Amino acid sequence: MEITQETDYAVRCVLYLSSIGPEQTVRIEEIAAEMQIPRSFLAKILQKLTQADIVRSYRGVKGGFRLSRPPKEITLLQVVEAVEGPVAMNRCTREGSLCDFKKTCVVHPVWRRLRTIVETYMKDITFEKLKKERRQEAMAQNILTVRRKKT
Amino acid sequence: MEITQETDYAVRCVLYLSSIGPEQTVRIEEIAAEMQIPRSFLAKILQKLTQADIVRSYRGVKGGFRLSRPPKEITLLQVVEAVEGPVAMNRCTREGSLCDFKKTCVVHPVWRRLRTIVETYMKDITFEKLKKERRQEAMAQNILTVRRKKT
DNA sequence: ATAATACGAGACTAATTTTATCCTGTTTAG
DNA sequence: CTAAACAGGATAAAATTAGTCTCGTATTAT
Repeated sequence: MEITQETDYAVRCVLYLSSIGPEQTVRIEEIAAEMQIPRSFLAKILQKLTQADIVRSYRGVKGGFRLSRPPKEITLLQVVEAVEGPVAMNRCTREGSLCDFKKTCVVHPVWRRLRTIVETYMKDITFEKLKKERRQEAMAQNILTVRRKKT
Repeated sequence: MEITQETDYAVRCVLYLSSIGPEQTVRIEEIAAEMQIPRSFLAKILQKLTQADIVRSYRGVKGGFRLSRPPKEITLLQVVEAVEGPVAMNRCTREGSLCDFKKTCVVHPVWRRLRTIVETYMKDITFEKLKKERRQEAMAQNILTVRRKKT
């Protein structure tokens, strides 16, 4: 019942790209440094995000990554699914075929419903929202810093 | 974002015990056979359930297991937590200390909220509810069987 | 053109977690 | 006292997660 480290990295990565102007590109190197993600692992994650059309990649000298659409149109669910695949709580509810209890299992519907709940929640969290909160956090930090300097 | 096989076994195990009279005890052997769970693995799971005071164990000749309270008072959350530990979506939100982004991370609250949502849902699912549905399923199956016999 | 830069893809490795199994010890009914 | 049944710890196999490396391909500045 846990998201993986990889997913956490992916979310932070997209969050970082959300704070970048839509015209700029950012190199893996920079994202890795800023978000403290192992460089080569991040490269893999960005491949998945590219394939899911969440980010777009540009090769060559001035290359790098940027979001393929505005943060408003990118949800947490999309990012999670891009790296983890479909959010099924339970193997049975995904593979279906392999469960011997098939029709009579009363637990399946419970897991399926939980899945829907989780999906609904994550679908509602856009990176626009996260970005805004992030800016507010930064400002709050700033105020604190200024105050500290005054004293 | 998945429950483990172990959790699934645990849930099915408690579900089976819910269908047993509160005076009876059931041997590991029987549960394993009925619910198709590897015997020795189930033994381990039952240890955890015992330690979480969800089931009670009885040693010796007429020994076995039974629920330590009525199914109405056992929730899905309790069983899940008994085998998996606290339901934290994200390592940071559990270990806290190790995350470098601490205060400024806007994703943490999202995972925490999701956790609360999942917990709330699972807290509402009691084994009394599951048991009832199970009986209904069984009856439905029965009707179908009878019909089939008639033809 | 070509050299330097930056991502793409796949193979590979290491670490961790999950999924078990087994053995020895303890409890208990008869 | 003995056979039945769980308790607990050590161990092992399998699967998943996390991360690395190398070589290839595209792009741009010169």
